Amino acid sequence: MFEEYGTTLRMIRKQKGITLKRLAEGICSVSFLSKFERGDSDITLGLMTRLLEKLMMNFDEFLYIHHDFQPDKLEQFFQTARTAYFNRDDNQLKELKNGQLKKWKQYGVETYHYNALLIEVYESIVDEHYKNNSVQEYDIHHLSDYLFRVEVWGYYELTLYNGTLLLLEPDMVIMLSRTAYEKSARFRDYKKVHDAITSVLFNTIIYFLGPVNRFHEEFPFQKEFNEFISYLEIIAIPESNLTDRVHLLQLKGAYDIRTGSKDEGIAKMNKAIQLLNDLNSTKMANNIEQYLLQIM
Amino acid sequence: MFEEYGTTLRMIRKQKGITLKRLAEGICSVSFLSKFERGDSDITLGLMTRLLEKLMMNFDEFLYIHHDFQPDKLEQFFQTARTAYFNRDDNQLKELKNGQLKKWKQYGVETYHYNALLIEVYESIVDEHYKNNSVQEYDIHHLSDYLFRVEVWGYYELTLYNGTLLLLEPDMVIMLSRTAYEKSARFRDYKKVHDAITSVLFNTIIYFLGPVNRFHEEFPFQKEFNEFISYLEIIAIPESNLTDRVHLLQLKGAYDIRTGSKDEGIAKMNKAIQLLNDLNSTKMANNIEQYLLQIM
DNA sequence: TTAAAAATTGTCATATAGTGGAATTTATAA
DNA sequence: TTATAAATTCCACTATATGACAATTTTTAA
Repeated sequence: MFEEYGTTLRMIRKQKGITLKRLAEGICSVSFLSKFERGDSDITLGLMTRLLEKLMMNFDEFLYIHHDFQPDKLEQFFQTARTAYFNRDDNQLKELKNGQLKKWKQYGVETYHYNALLIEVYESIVDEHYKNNSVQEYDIHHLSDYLFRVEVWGYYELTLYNGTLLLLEPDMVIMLSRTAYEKSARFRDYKKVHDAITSVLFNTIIYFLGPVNRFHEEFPFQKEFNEFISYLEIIAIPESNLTDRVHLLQLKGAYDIRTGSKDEGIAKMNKAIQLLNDLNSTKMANNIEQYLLQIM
Repeated sequence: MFEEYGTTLRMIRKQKGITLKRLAEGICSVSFLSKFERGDSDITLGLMTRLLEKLMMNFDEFLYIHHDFQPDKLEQFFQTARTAYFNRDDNQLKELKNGQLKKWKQYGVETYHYNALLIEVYESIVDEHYKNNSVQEYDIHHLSDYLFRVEVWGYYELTLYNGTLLLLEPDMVIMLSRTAYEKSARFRDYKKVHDAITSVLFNTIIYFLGPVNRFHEEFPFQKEFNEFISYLEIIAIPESNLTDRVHLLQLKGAYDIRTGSKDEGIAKMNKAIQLLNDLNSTKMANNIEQYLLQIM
C-alpha cells in the first residue's frame, strides 16, 4: 500500500482556497484528483510535481508537513546520531548502528555500511575503552574508497565525511577534503550543501591544528592550513555570514599561536571572544575562552 | 509525456556504486526500475520516495540535480523578482507580472494573482510615477484576506507577505505580522521557513520605525516595537546566528534614537558598525553608517 | 580467450494510475 | 424553503505503471 499523500495535498489546497477543478485544470482530470486526495490512489511523480508547483509549494516543505513536521529520514539519522554522540549515549549509538548494519545485511547496499561506520567512529570517541579501540582499518579504507569514487559530493557524502575525518590519516584528509571542496562545486548555491561544505573545511582546519595538548610541538601543515583557509575565504563566507567569520578569526588566532606568533594569536582570539560577548553569545564565547586556556 | 527523472536516478545510483537489483530489492521489481531509469516510464510518488531514501538523498536535492542545479520554480520566481527589484529593472518586473497574470486568467488560481500583486508593489516602489501611484486598494485587501484565511503559514505566505507589507496600513501590519508569527510556529525547526519568519519580524520592526526623514516625529508604536522584538529574542535568534544579532542591535539603536535616547542609540549602532568592520563585513558596516547619518 | 556469474533489458500479463461523463452532494441565492 | 449552480464523487473504461521470468549483455575470473 502507498502513503496517503493525497489527504495532505487536499488540506493544503483547501487552505489556499483553490477548488479541485481549478487545481486539476491543465494537469490531470478532476475525477482522478478527487480519488487521489481521498487516499484511494497513488500518484505519478510527474503529476505531483506540477500540482505542487501550482500550489506554490516545494517538495521538501510538502513532505515535512506530510510527516507531521518532521525532517526527512536522512536528516533524522544524522541528527539523532549527532545528538547521541554529544550526550555520550552509547546505548543509543549502539542501537542506531545495529539498525544500519541490519539494513546493510538485508539489502547489501553499502551506504548503510558507511552509516554504521560513522556511528562506530562516534562510539570509539565516546568510549575510550572501545573494544577495537580504533575502528577497523579495513572499514575506514572502504569508506574513503567510496568517497574517492563519487563524482559529485552532495549533502550525504559531505556529512558522512565530516563525521569520520577525525580518524583518518593526514594524507588522506588532505586529499579527501580537497576532493570534497572540488566535487561539491556545483552545489554552492544550494544552502544546505553549502553549509555542509563550509563545515567540512572548518573541521579540516581544526584537524590540522591538532589537539590542544600538542600545541607545543612543531607544526608541519602550514601549506595545508593556508590552502583550506583560502578555500573558505574565497568561496565559502559571504559578508553576511558573521558566525563563520568569527569562527575563522578564532582558527587564525589558534594558527598564530601554534606557529609561534603568540601575541598576535591571543589578540585574535580575544577579539573573537569580545565580539561574541558583545552579542550576548556567551556560551560560544566561553567555549573559545576554554580553548584558549587549554592551549596556553 | 513525463519528465525523465529516471535517468537522473540512474546517474546517482551508479555514482554510489549500487546495483539496480539491490536498489530495487524490497521496493519494486528489477525490470521496472530498469525501464524507469531508461526514461521509458514515469514512477509513482510512493516508490520514488523509498528509492531516494535508500540512496540517502532527499527530494529537494534530487530535483535540484535533475534540473541541472537550478532551484525550484517557486524559489526562482521570488529570486528573479527580488533581483529585478534591486536592479530597478522595470522591464523585467513587467514581464514577470504579465506572466503571472496570464496564468491567473488561464487557471483562475488566485495565488498567481497574489504573485502579480507582489510584483506590482515592487513596481510602485521602483517607479515613483507609477500609473496608479499606489497599488489598487481592492487588490491589497484581497491579498490580506487570503493571508488572514490561511491556517498555516509556510514559505510561500511568509515570503509573499514580506514583500508586500510596506504598502499596508499599520493596523493591518500589526495583525498580520502577529498572525505570521503564530501561524508559522510548527515550522520553527525547518530552516528555510524559520529564516522567512525572522525576516518578516525584522521587516515589521523596520516598518514601525518608519522612514529616516520622519525620525523627528513622535513614535506611536512603542508597544508594537517591543512585542515584535520580544518574538525575535525569545524564539528566532539562536546564539550562533550572529548576523541576526547584529541586525537586532542596529534596530534597537535606531529605536533608542527614535524615542529620544540619542546617546544610547548611537552607542549601539556604533558598536554594530565596529563589530562588522572587525569581521571585514565592510559593505554591511557602511550601510549602517549611511543609515545612521541619514537619521541624524 | 572463454566459461560462468552478475547485471541489465525485453516480453508479455496484470494491477492500478488516470479519463470522461453521469450522479450526487454541497454551496449560493432568491 | 426551493431552485440553481458549483464542487465533488461514482462508475465504466483506457492507458500505463509494475511484476514474473526469459533473453541478452556486461563483468569477472581462470
